[in-house]
Amino acid sequence: MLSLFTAERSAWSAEDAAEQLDVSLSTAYRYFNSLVSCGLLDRIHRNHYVLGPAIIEHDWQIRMADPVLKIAKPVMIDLLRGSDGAATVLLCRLYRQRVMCIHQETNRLNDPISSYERGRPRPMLRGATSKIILAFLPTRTLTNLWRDHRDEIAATGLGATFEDFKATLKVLRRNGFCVSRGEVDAGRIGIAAPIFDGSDRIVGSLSVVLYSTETGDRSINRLAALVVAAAREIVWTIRTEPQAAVDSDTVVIAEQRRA
Amino acid sequence: MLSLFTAERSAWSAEDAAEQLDVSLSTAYRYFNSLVSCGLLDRIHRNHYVLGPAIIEHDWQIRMADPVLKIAKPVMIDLLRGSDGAATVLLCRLYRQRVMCIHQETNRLNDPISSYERGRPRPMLRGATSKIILAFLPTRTLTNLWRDHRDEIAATGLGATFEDFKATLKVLRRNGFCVSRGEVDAGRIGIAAPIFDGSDRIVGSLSVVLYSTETGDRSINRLAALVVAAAREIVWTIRTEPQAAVDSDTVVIAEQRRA
DNA sequence: GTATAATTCTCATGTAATGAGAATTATGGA
DNA sequence: TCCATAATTCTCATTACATGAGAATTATAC
Repeated sequence: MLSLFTAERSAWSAEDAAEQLDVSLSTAYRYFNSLVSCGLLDRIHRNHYVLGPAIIEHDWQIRMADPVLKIAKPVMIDLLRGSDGAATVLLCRLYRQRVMCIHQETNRLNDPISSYERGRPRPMLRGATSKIILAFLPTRTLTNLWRDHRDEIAATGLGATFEDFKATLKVLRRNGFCVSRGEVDAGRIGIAAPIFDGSDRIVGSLSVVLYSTETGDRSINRLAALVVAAAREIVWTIRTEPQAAVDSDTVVIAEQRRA
Repeated sequence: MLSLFTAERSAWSAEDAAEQLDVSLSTAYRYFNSLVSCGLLDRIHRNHYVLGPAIIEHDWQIRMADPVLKIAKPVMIDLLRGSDGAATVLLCRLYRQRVMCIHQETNRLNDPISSYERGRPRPMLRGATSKIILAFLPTRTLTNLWRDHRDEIAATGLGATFEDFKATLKVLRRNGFCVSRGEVDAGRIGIAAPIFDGSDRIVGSLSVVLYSTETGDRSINRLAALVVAAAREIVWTIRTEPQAAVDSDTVVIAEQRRA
C-alpha cells in the first residue's frame, strides 16, 4: 500500500487506491485507517491521504542512529578532508533495481555539486556510483538487466552485446573502482568503490563527486586509492563490529582502529 | 512493530523483538521478513534488523512532493527573506504528544541556529513553536497534559495550577502568536503562529528562530505580523486548494494569489 | 569442516480480513 | 443555518490468514 505513494503521485483518495489495489472501498479505507493510526500515512483533507509523520520521524532516527551510518559517517568525513576543491562524498545502496543515496557529506553546502539527494532514486546504468555496483552484481541479475534494458545499456557505452557488457563490468571489477565523467551531472567526475555485505554480496558504493575543471589525473589516482581504502574500511567495520555500531562509543572505537 | 525502532535502539534481534511484542519467535521472524520485503526494515547482519531503505525513499518523496510542503515552502522562503540577520523558519506539527519539525528554511546552512531538525521530536512545553500549539489544544488534551506533566508545566512558568495554565494559554490564544526567549536553545528568540486544519483544529505551527543579539523589539513586532500572515496563508491555501497542491503548478497558483 | 545460533518450515488451532452494501458523518455551498 | 451529497464507518456472512510450538534447515565463524 505504501508504494502507491511516490513523488509523482503524493496523494490518493480511497476510491483510487481501492481500484489500484483491486480491493473493495471499505478495505481501502481500512488499510488507510490502519496506516494513519501508526503514522505512516496522514489524512490532510477529506479524501486526501499522503505519507505520514512516522516516515519523517523514522528517517531522522536513521540519520541519527543507523548502525551502518554511524560507521560510515566519520569515514566519509575523512575522505572529504582528503579531497581538494569542491567535493561531495556519497554513500549509496542498491534498492529495487535502483541506486539510492543514503548519506552524503559535502564541503559545498550552499552550492550543491551533485544531483544525488538522500532518498532519491538514481540511474542504475550511469555514473561511477552505479557502475561499480553493476560490476559486482551476480550474472543472473545482469541477465535480467540486459533483457530489460539492452538499448539503454548499449547507449551508455557499457556494451552492445551481453558479452561486451559483461566484459566491461569485468574490467571494472578487476580495477576495484570506477571513474566516470559527466554521465549523471555534466562537468563532474565521479570516483566510486564497492561496498559489500557480510557474505560478500554487493550492496552499495562509496563515491566522491568533484568538478572536472578542478580535478587532474594525479588527483583522480590519489583519490581513487582513498575511496577504495575508505570503502574497505566501512565494509570491514560493519562486518566485524556490527554490535559496536549500535553503541554510542562507535566513533571512538572506529578512531582507535584507524590509529 | 516499526515503533520498536528508535534513536535509542536502532537495531533489534528477532528474539528481543519477540519478547518485546509478546509474540513467538517465528511470528517475530515473520513480521521482520514482511517488513524487510517491503523495505521498511533491513537486515544488516545476522540477527540485526534496522529501519530500511523505504523509509529514506519515502522521506525524499515527502520532501519533493508532499502537498502541504509544496504550499508551505515558498511561503517559508518569503518569510525568511523578510527576516534580518541569521534566521531559520520552521514548519512543525503535533505528532504523538510531541512537536516535530517537518521542514525548515535557513539562511545559515553552514552554522545552524536552531536545534530543530526535520523529524526530531522536540519538547511540547518549551519554545514558541510548541507553546502556540498548546494554546489552541482542546481542554480535554490540556487536562491530560496537566495530569501527566504538572511539575514540568509549573517549572516552565506556564502555570502553577491548571487554571493558571489555561489562563496563560488563553492569553497566547488571544494574542495569536507566541514569542519565546532561550527556552529551547540559549540566545535564541522564537516567534510562532498556529497552523490549523480544515476543521479548525490545531495541527502545527510556523515559526522563525533568530539570535537574541540581532533582534530588537521592533523587529519582533514586525516579524510576528509576518509570521502570523504567513501561517494564515498556508492554512488558507491548504484549505481551499488541497487538490492544487498535488499538481505541479502549485507554486504558480500560490504566487498568483499573493500578487 | 563443524558446532551452533539463526532462520525457515510444517501443521493444527485460532483469529482476522474481506466485500457488499446499509448506516452515519462531515463538508461545502446556498 | 440548513441540506444534499460525497466520504466514511459499520455490520455480517464468508473467506482467508495468522499464530505458536517445535522440527528441519541454513548460514556463519572459528
